[in-house]
Amino acid sequence: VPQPSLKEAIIDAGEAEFHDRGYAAAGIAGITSRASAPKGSFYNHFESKETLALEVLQRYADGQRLDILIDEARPPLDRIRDHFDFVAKRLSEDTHVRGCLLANFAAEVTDETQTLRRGVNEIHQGWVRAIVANLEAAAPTSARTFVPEDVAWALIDAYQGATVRTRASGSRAPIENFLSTTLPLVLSSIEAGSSDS
Amino acid sequence: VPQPSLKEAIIDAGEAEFHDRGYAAAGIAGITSRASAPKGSFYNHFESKETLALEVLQRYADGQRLDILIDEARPPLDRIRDHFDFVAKRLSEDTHVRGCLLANFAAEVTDETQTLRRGVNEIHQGWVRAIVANLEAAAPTSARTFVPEDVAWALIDAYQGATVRTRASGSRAPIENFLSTTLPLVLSSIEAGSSDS
Amino acid sequence: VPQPSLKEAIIDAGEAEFHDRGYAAAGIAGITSRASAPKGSFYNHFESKETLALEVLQRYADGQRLDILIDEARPPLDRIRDHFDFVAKRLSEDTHVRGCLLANFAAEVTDETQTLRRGVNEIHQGWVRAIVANLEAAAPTSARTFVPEDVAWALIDAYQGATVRTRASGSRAPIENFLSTTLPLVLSSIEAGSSDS
Amino acid sequence: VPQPSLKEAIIDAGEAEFHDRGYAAAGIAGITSRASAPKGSFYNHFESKETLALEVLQRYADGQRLDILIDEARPPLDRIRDHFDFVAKRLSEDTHVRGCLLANFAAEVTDETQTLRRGVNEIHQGWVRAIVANLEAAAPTSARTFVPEDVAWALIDAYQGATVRTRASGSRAPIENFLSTTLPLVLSSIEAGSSDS
DNA sequence: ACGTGCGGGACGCCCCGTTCAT
DNA sequence: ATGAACGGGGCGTCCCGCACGT
Repeated sequence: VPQPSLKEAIIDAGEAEFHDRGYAAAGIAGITSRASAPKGSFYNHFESKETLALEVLQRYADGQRLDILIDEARPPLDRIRDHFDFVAKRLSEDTHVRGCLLANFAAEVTDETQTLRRGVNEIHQGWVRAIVANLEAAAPTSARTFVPEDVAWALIDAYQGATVRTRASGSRAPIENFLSTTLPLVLSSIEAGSSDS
Repeated sequence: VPQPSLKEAIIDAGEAEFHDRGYAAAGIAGITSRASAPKGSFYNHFESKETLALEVLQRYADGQRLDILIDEARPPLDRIRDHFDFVAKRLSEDTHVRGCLLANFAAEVTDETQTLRRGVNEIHQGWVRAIVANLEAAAPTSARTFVPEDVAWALIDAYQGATVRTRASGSRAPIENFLSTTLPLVLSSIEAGSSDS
Repeated sequence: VPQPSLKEAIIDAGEAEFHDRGYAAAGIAGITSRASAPKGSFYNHFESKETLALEVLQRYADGQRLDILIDEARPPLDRIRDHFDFVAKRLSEDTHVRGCLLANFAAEVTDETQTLRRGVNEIHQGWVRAIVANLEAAAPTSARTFVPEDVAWALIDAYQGATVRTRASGSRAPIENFLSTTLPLVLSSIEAGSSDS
Repeated sequence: VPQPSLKEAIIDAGEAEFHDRGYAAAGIAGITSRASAPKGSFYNHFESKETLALEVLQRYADGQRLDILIDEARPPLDRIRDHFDFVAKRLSEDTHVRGCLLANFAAEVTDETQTLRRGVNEIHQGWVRAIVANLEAAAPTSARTFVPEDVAWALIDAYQGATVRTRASGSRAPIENFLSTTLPLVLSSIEAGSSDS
């Protein structure tokens, strides 16, 4: 058989369907059918639709190259730039015309699916913490006028808005606006502050 | 009965349910029940769930005080600041714990509901155009290094990311990060460029 | 106003919708809309969908020229021939591509709509009685081997089968098969029997 | 439970409900309830109400003993007589007080349900072709004045009219009128023509 | 008396996420 | 591992009644 396991195929299909239709609109039947798996097989591998979404989300986050953010060989702010370069490149592939899966989930998922909600939050937190670490490293000695966590969130906010706009089909490639407009502005202000010492 | 008409009550309930649960997860039954209306009455007033969503969205956009953006009594960039002050204040009310309805829809709605998709896009476009007008007015004579539409989108992107994060329950009030971090940075860079003449 | 009354317009629309879609599949909304009448006006003129159907059916039957069957100026069997010639011509008009409304109702309507059921039966009975009278007149003195009512039913059966097949889109114009095959056979056998005296 | 499978039970119930109420008036809920099946199980076995109707119709046609029409041990016209004897006997059972299911569908179904419409047409065509073959065999050498296909349609028309009348509750058992009046007349005229050689 | 819009609830077909028997 | 049982719910539409307006 070409597929080593149905589980992997279902996760692939789940990511695709969640991305294409959103969490609520995607259905177990559509996912298993896209995975060429029998519908009944779903619950051999996942407790529920929610747990599938969590696995999909985790794997998606694992592909975001958070490792770039802890690559000690480069200056802290460059790590941030390189990281967002990577995720922007990923988003501009034609397999990702629906924006960032994580941003879409953050906007759609509610407390009615508590476990999933918590999963989304945790992944967000992991991301912001990695960025915060670099921001703190970028201005270690100076009297800083910025709060690293605030800036980290500001970056992620701008990035998420851009990817939300990708799904909303704004007039220009939105992720490029983020890369050419918001990201440089924010980071250059950090550099300015950091050299104020 | 205190309600002047069931239609208004259904729109109110629709906004609430869409906000609370998202577009796909909200149901006609829940909406009409929240409006104390019989389910069958829904289609006396709306052709479909999609058209209700469009009316809800339009009314929501009408409440965003776009008029502030064209108030000639104030300097252009101040109009932008005041406008976002207003929408941020609105978001921080406890009736809006779910983030910005427009941002949520932009992230959730797909092309499977074409009419709704187009409606979301149009409202986005109207918003960006209003901001663009002010950005152009802010730097009329100088050699500008910024593209007004890009900057407008950058602001909306950052705002949307912040409101998406509102639904995602980040640790701090996210809209305040936007107001205190991203918005001043972007606008002050415009001011700096504008005085370069 | 161009319409003398909405009632007449609704009956017209009802006949068209019942013919196009069948009794159960046709809806009040579709009928009133086709009549350019507001939905609420329906019940000013008709007690129910069933009573509309009865009025439609009655008017349809009134257009079948039963008077030909009692035209004393012609021989009895000629009356039958002429009558069926007329209804066949009516059916072959392009406004009647759906077969005979009466035959369609006879096949679709059940006892769940008792009043309508009875109306269909009565119209059928009126028709067969008119034909029976002519068959009895065609062989008044001879020892008849045929039961006039049976033969009348046989004619109507064949005619109905033909019109049912019209809706079923048989390969050839079915009503012509009836006129050229079944009708002559049955009538000529009556004539033969009648001359046995 | 005595039922070997719910699918078979649903087909049985579907035939009964379609027969009792007609295609449009019969509902999925009524069918599954009659089959003692949960409503949601329906779509495990059938894509839609239309496809159930097609299966029901096919099974109904398979029970019409078309094999009698190709039984080479008997003279061609006798095959026709025997075949109609069989279907008439079937119709006179008290489980078939609603007339012939195929005839009812032929009258009720419209192009709005295209697939079903086509299925009805195909079954009709199969039937008429089987009869045509016998009519052609009945007069192999003589100069025929009849078109076999026309006569086949005339027979089926008359039969359908009779069964339509069964649902319409005519005064006498209508199928017997067909057997004692139309069928002998038509066939004997064939026999007469065949001996004209 | 008729036009008119909406209240009203039941029901249409279809599909959901999940569990169970084989 | 699979196909089917299972019940609840999705959106849309049904036929009908009512209250108000003319």
